[in-house]
Amino acid sequence: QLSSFSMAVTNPMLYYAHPWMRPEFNFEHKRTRQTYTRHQTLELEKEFHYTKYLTRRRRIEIAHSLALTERQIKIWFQNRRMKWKKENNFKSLNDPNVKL
Amino acid sequence: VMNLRTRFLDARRKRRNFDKTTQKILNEYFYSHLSNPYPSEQVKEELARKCGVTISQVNNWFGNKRGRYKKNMLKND
DNA sequence: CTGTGATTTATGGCG
DNA sequence: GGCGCCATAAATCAC
Repeated sequence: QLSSFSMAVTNPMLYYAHPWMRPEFNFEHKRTRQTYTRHQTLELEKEFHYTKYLTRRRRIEIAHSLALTERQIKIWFQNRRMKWKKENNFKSLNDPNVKL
Repeated sequence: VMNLRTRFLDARRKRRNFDKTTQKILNEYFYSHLSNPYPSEQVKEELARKCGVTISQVNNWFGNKRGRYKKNMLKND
């Protein structure tokens, strides 16, 4: 018997009142997220401290040394830049009324 | 696991639950816009102001709410 | 243990 | 035409 999840993927409109409630991926290959090791994160942070933007060549080197794909490295730096921006933007007076 | 590195920088450590008023305001918006619970940037600012929280916190709240609401639907239909 | 706010991986759209 | 930004999803973390 099919679970409600996979049924929903087969017939989204039948099981979901609104489009946003529909799962992004189907049941068999549901999205998973790899958590990076402490070493990987540490090395990436070290590199980020050195440069916010990676050259193609450097990206390949890091990918190999950390056993991650080029895509993962690229995305990690993008996410890290967003985080950096968030940290440093909110430092500079954007909040009208935020307690502590 | 790997919590030694971020032990002093992680805002998760000093997390506090939102008060009742904040919960009420956010939930009211969410459930009255169930067909599309994605507030515009302007509405987010408004909600943040009314709740006395940051824009990021509003974003976090809606992200968590949508995900958990969806997950709950899946669990019991 | 559960709940919840915050953070970490990962996707897709658009410029 | 891949690359960065952005909003967001989903998993995970920390309390």
